[in-house]
Formats: sequence, C-alpha cells, structure tokens
Amino acid sequence: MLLTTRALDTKIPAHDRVYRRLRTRIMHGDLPPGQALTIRGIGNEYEVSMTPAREAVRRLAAEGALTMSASGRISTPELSNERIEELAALRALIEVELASRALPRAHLALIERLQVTNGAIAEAVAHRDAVSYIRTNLEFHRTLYLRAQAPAMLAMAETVWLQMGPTMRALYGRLRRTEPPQFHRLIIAALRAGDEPGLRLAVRSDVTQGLRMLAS
Amino acid sequence: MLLTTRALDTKIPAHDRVYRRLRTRIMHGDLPPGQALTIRGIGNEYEVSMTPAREAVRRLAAEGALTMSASGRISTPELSNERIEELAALRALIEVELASRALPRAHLALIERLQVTNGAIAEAVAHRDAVSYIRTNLEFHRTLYLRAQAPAMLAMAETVWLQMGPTMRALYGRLRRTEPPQFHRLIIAALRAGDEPGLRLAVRSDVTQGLRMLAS
DNA sequence: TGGCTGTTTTTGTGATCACAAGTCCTTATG
DNA sequence: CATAAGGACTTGTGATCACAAAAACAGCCA
Repeated sequence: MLLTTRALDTKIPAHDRVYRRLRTRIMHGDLPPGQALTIRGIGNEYEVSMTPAREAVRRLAAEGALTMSASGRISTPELSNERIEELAALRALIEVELASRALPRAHLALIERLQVTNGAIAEAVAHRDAVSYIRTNLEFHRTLYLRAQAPAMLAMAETVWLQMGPTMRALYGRLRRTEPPQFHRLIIAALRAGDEPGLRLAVRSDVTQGLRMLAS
Repeated sequence: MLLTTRALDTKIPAHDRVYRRLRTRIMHGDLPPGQALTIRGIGNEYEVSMTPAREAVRRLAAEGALTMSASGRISTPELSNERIEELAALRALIEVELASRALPRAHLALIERLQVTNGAIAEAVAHRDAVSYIRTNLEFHRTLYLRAQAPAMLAMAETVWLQMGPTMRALYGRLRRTEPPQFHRLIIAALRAGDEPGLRLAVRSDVTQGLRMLAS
C-alpha cells in the first residue's frame, strides 16, 4: 500500500496547520508590530483557500495575537505603554504562581535542562538573534511551568506571550547587550535550594525586567 | 427616507452578532456543561449560514468557552475538579489585582452602584434563579474592575468567567441557600474604608468561596 | 434477547463565488 | 504644486456546494 509523506497520517485540518504556524511566528517575534496581513495572502502562502485562512486569523484575533480594525483589516498589534505594563503585570502574577507550583516537582533533571536552555539563550544573545532569543527564552519558562501541572494557567501565560510577541521583537531589537539574563541564574539557584520566596522574586524580576527598556 | 429597525445602522457583522449572543448565554450559565452544539443548528437558530456560525464557534473555542473533540464535535466544556481549582486560582490572582487597582479610583457613586447591584443579587437568590444570579454577580465584579482601567486584565478575567459559565450553573443549581454572598459586603466595606489588604482578602474569599461546593 | 454489521443520516471541512465597502492611485483643477 | 474627485483594485463577509468521516439507526444472526 502506498503511503503519503507520513506514515500514520495524523490528518491535521488545514485551518489548524495555518493557525499553528502563524502563531509560532507571531509568538517568536517573527513579525514586527503593526504588520498588515490579508486572508488571501495567508491562504496563498500556506496553499489553502480563504476559508481555513480566515478561521486561523479569527482564532488568533480571539487570543489577542492579531488585531482587526473596524473595517476588518488584519494586523499584528501595536501595544501602548499602558498595555505593555498590564501584560507584564499579568505575566508576573501568573508565572510566579506557575513557578511556585512547579517548585515541589522540580527535580534535578529539570534543573539541568533549564541550564542547557540557558546556554542556548546566551548563544542567541551573542549572535544578536532576536527571534532565537525570544524562542529559547520562552522555552526556558515553559519547561519550568510544565512541571506545575496547570494547563489552564500555562495557556493563559502563553496567550500573554503571544500578545507581546511582535512588541518583544521590537524591544529586544533595539537592545544592544551581550550578557544573558541574569535572573535566570537566580531562578535556577532558588530551584536548587527549594527557596520559594526567592523563586517568586526571581521570576517576578525576570518577567518585569523588560519594562525598563520602555524608558528609552 | 425609510430606515431599518435601527436608525444609524451600526452594521454589525453576522458572525459578531452570533458570537456575542452565544457568549452571553454561555457566560451566564444558560447552557449546561457538556451541551452538544452544531454549526448548522447555530446558523439555523440565528438565521445565518454556516460560515458566520463557524467563525463564532471557532472564536468561542479559542477562548475556552466551547470545546471541540478530535473529530470536531462542539460542546460546552465539562470541567474536571482540577481545572476548576486552576480557574478559581486564576480568578483570585487577576481579580485581586484588578480590585487593588480600582481602589484608588473608587468614589462614592461607584460604591452605591455596587450596593444596588448587590440588592439585585439578593433578589436573584431569593427567586432561585441561577442565570440571574450569575449575571448580576458578574455585573458586580465587572462594575468594580472597570475602574481599574486595565482592559487586558479585565479581558483575561472575563475569559475565565466564560470558561466557568456552564459549570457555575451546575454548581449554583445544586446549591440551596437563601442568603446573598456575604463577602460582597466585606468588599464594599473595604472600599469605603480604603482598606487595601482587607479588599484583597475579601475579593479572594469571594472568588474562591464557590470551591467548597465541590465537596458535595 | 443481545451484539454485530450494514446502511443512512448527520456533521465538520474546504473551495468557490458574488457582493459591498474600503483603500489606493491616477488625474484634473484650482 | 497642492488638493480633491474619480475610478480601479483590494479585501473582508456571507452563502452555497461537494466531500469525507463520524455517529446514529436498522436489521440480521447467534
């Protein structure tokens, strides 16, 4: 029997494929803030018709990853400073809780994985690669939070990341530094020591740290 | 010139109308958990074709108001106890912050509006009307949180409410009490006194109070 | 009577088309 | 040269249809 490109074809719907790929690009900062998109353009890029492209856009708009003007035009969000502050506060609230819940379950293998990821972050910083930086940084946080066994909270945190994606790219793009995030080391140290107050402070500091770049 | 039913027709798209009406019904507990829905059925009910009905469903599914099975079947969510605990914790985190931010802006007119709303809640409780209870209760919280001037946080809180809508109905349906929520009086008292720690505690207590019904 | 198999119906998915509103560019006019 | 008006093009919206897969149902056999 002849099989298609993949054995055991999982048969993912087209709208889901388009959604996932677009979502990844937005979350990682592959698109700048205010970038205009069209349904026909998306459909053309992913070789699907307007229908699944429209559903992917609608889904992303519902999550705040895309904004729609009154006339229905689609673009990545341009966040005001007030909204960035709000989203950072949400990150602090949710991610501190996630880290706290992950702490009792964080064994040595997890901490070592975090250190490896932290090395990848340092490499992205050294190469001035904004997209790689954002991707590995989110991977660091997600690796930790997955241990919290709290899928609804993690989904909320990822929604916030998604909304900040294009803006993060713009912020880190104007940042010119060579050292990796120092608070990640504090997070790892607190995990090793089982120090919950220290962990909460370290996560909060790491999450709200990017806010200082707004003063530039 | 002849006008339609509304002067200055705002021209709301069909998918948006369907979305809003469905969303309100779900958030207020008009649908029980696990209720099956079909795209054609929704389109028929609101007199639109499959296309806008599908977009409304997709949007609600993205917000967690509806769940889709692997084969694409649509239903209201049936939450596990673990997920209810998570959502309640999210409510506590976000709404305590919203209340805290609203406190400095809460003047007397707002507090009086909250008391009027609280009276409506008592009436709904007296009539054993679960939907009215949920609606007025959310109105109480939203009235307060609107003063926080934090639209992103409020949207997050409403998303959590939306996910809990059908389950709230089931929980309050099995509840047989006659007194209105006592913590609302504490919230109002803390607002009057400008007592921020007291407000945070009162909101947290009110939000997590419903969890005790899970033991039944 | 109970379980299984075949068919029929229901249901979500994706493509295509018509349409209206918005946007952009050209052009004429002051 | 600047500006406004006109048309051409782009773009989102909604309806309809074909199709495949899943669910529901009926009938058959042990």
